[in-house]
Amino acid sequence: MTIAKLASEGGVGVETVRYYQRRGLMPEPARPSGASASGRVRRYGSDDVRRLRFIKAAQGAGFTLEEIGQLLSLDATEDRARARELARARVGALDEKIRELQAARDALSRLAQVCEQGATRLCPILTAFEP
Amino acid sequence: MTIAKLASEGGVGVETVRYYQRRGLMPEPARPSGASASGRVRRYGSDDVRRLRFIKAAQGAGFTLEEIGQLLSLDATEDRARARELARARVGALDEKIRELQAARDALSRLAQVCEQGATRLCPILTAFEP
DNA sequence: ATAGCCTCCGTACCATAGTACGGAGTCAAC
DNA sequence: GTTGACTCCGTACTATGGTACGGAGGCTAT
Repeated sequence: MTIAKLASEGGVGVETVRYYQRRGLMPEPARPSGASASGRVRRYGSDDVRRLRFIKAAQGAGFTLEEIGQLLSLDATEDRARARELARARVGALDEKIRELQAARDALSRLAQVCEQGATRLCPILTAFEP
Repeated sequence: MTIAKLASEGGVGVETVRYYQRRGLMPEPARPSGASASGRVRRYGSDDVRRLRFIKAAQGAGFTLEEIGQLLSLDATEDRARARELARARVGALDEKIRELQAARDALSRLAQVCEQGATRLCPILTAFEP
């Protein structure tokens, strides 16, 4: 497949794939130079789709592109200890973030209730997150 | 108190407070112009600390500064319906985000386990987030 | 064989959320 | 009554993660 298909399979834009290539997160396969069957534009395969999807998922998990680059390198080098370390650190950060979001969610949910028409006179946004 | 105290009470830097002032999120009280007791620099009070802390907490809840600006305006105008709407929308977004993070957390936790020394030969980072 | 897409490449530009800098004025304490 | 810290202000710069543009070349369906 060519870059447009790869991008759409990964749920991103072509320019984003190219950006990831510049960042070293996605490979830039050599352009077939001779008169080969595949023509002269770069071709991508299912491994590339997998890699691209990984990047998206890892972003969703809160990894930065920098960290994702490390993870992708680790996947190649099999430095299990380092991989574990990164994963564990992120699990800790995620636990904390999840707790924070849960607290915020509950606070907002309470706020929405309090702001219900007919409830108390006020809708105290500013104090919504106070303990 | 002056801006440095306000900033430290809010857990941010002086420049950040000034940035919020430029964005209209924090007030810029008038500088006392005459020879008043409070001198000629801006003074802040506990309401300002409250406001600053709200901004931080709302950011933690995933609101952008733009949205936080809206919330702060709403707090003044008492448009309860709009406030409810924003809060509800964010609760929905938070629920979704929390689910996503939870799934990522579990995936990473599994990965860390699999990457334990002595476990399987591989430490399949790239497939960690696959279903 | 030509129109109408797509690819490739470099470079520029964008939004978000700050952070830094430098000079002028202010303030408190010694 | 001066020193040293703090304030004010405008402007510039940073990092992150893209997004857009324009021209040259490649591909394909008619």
